[in-house]
Amino acid sequence: MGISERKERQRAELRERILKAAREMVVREGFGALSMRKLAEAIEYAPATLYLHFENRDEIARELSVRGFQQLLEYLAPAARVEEPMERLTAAARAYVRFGLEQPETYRLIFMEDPKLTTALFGEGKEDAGAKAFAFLVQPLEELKAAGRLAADADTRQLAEVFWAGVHGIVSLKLTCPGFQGTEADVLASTLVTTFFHGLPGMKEAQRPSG
Amino acid sequence: MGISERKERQRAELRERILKAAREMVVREGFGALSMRKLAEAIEYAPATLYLHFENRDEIARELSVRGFQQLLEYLAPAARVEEPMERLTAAARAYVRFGLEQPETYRLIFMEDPKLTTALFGEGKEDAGAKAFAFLVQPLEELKAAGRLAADADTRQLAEVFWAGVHGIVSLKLTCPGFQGTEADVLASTLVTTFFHGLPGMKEAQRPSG
DNA sequence: GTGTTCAGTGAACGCTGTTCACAAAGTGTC
DNA sequence: GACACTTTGTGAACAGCGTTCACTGAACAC
Repeated sequence: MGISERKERQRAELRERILKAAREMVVREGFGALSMRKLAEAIEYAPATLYLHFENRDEIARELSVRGFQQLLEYLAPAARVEEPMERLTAAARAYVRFGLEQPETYRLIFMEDPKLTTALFGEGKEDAGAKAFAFLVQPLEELKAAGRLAADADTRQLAEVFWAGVHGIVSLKLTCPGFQGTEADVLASTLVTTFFHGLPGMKEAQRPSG
Repeated sequence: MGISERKERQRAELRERILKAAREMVVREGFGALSMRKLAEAIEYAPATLYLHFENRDEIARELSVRGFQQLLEYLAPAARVEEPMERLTAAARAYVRFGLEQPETYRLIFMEDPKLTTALFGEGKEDAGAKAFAFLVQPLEELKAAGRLAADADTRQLAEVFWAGVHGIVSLKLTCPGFQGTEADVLASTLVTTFFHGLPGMKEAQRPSG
């Protein structure tokens, strides 16, 4: 039965063509500029045909978002090979920021558009890509703890959340108010890493909270 | 000439009615749900009338954004009265996060929607409200530096940017993927403040970078 | 009373996402 | 080869959107 397989293949090919065209539109002009009609025109089909392959515009967005997240993981992958935990965390932060700046519209789509898109990536994804990315942050902290370089009662997950908020903040501020932040993003990332590890420069140990 | 004054007043009143209705719609259903036609219906005028008072939808958004930012400044105001710089920074962070969570759609509009909106608030505003808010972060750091509690060569502006990125990251992640971050926002804010000041708990001074 | 100004409007233009009855082509069965 | 069925694709339509524009009607100045 090669026929049904061929049909399946053709179907998948068209689906890919749609997604490719959609991605190009999003990357070039942003998610807001992604219109079903323009998308249909780009692949030379009638608008209604799109609905044979996707439930609606949201499903296309979701798929683009999932793939964008995979791309983020690819950016992060080299950092995983860094041995020293603090350096690894630093490398991950740099990679994350680089992804955000090099793929701004993709980043917007994933992390700044619709909560439904972002939530879909965490907790319920088939392989839970979100958790996988989050582990990039938690694990180095766990290793630091195991090595006695981080307080034994430190909440690594919570610290990772704060760290993530930091890099996400850097990227999203750069994307949303590009003019304001005078400092370049990678410099900000470096400063974030340094303060996250060591606090403010020149801050005396005696100033630490008593508790 | 009371006539033209009355006309002027009526004009201003209608403008306010429009903005009030617009704000309600945004607060209730988000900026995306703000439609000129529904807005016109809400104030019981024809859609075209809106264009006698605003150039277009964007101008309404800009005005709402400016007012939302004023509201943020009001949230921050009490923190300004805290004397101790570190405590003041902490209070500012808490107030900022509280604003973001209590006025999520307003926060989205100001900081996560259109770059044009956000940029308009910084650098060119008549009173540069953006710079005013940013001073909330820079000044405490300057005071710390003056008191010798922060390295003399520390770039306070850059540190403030990183700090801001941190709180913005906490808020915007909470708004965009509410389910994921397990930790409550105010706890994250506390942790952010602590690490920003003192680094990771249990991190030995000897681990500081050599440079 | 006359001329002018101006807030307000209905209708239209060109978009948008989405649906649905319908056509056409390909496939399986007799 | 003829028929039925499934899949693929479509044109037209619906309801909504932001925005524009010729036009009305009332209030004003003289």
